[in-house]
Amino acid sequence: MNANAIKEILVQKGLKVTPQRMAVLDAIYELHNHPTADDIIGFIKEKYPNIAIGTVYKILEIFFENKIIRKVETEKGIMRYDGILENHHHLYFAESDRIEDYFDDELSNLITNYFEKKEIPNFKIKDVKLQIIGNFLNKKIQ
Amino acid sequence: MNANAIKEILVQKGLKVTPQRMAVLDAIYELHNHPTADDIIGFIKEKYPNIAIGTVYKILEIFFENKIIRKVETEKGIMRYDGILENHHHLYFAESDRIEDYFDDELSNLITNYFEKKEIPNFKIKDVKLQIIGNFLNKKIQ
DNA sequence: CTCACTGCAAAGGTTTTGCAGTGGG
DNA sequence: CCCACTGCAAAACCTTTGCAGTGAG
Repeated sequence: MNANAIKEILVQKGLKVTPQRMAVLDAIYELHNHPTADDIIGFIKEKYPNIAIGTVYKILEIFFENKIIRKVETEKGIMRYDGILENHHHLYFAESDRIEDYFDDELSNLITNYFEKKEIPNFKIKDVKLQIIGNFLNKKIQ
Repeated sequence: MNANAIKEILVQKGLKVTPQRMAVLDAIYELHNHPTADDIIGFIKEKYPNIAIGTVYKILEIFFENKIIRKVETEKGIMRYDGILENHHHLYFAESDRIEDYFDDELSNLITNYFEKKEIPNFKIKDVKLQIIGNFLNKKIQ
C-alpha cells in the first residue's frame, strides 16, 4: 500500500498524520503475518532508527481504539496485531508462532444465523471470534 | 469440591500430592470465574501465607500440561485459568474483565460438523475455541 | 532415602508512564 | 500558535529462573 493510501486512512479517522504513525501502519501491512510490537519496531528501525518503543505502543493503542487494526491474542501473552478488518478468523499453528488468516463467509454466516435464532440470556453479542488450533499437514499422497 | 476429590485428581494424573498443589486447584474451583494467577495467589494466601508466587506459576503450568486446567486468553495479555474441562466456549464482557462459561452442545456440534465437511487445506484441526464478545443486557421490559 | 517440589529473590520480557521538547493542523 | 505527539528513560507489570533447603512417595 502506498503512502497516500496510508495517509488517507489516518485522515478519515480524524487522526493527526505523523511520520511515525505512517511507519507503524505501513509496517503492519508489510509484515502482514500478525506481527508483535517488537516485529513492528524492528521493521521500522531499518529506515527510521530513532523511533521510540513507547511511541509505537501508544500508536498501536490509538489504532486499535480507532479500529484501524485488531489485536490477536496468543497463549503466550504477547500481543500481536492484524491490519485486516474484514470479518475473518485465525488458524493457530500449534507448536509454532504462526497464525494465519482464515476467511470463510459460509462459516461466518452459519454462526451469525445461529445466534440470530438462539439468544444468550442477558447478553448482546457484538462479535464472535474463532481460534482454530491445529497443525500444518503436508499431504504427501492423494 | 472436597479435599479428597481434589487429591484424587492429582493422583489419577500421577502427580505428587502437596499442600500447595491442592491449594491451587481448590482456589481455581472456588474462584470459578477464570481467575488470574494473582487472584489465585490472593485466595491461597489467606489460609496459607507462605506460598511463593513462583510456586503457583509452576503448579499452574504443570496442571495445564496435564490437562487438569485450561488457559483462557485475554486482550490484556494477562493469563487466566479455567478448571472446567468439558467442551465449552467463553463470553467476554466488553469493557469489563468478566468472562463467563458458555455451554452449547448444539453450537459445538454445528462447528464440528462444518469442519468435517469442509477441510482447510494443509491444516489438521485439533480444537476450535469461540470467543463471544458482547455486553451485559439488562432487559427491563418484556 | 531420593528426587521432585517449594520458597525466596533476582532477572527477564513486554508494556506503560512521566516529562520535556517538537511539530502538525 | 497550541495542543497533541514524540523520544527517552525509568518504572510497572506479569512471568520465569536458579538455587539451596524440604518433604512426599
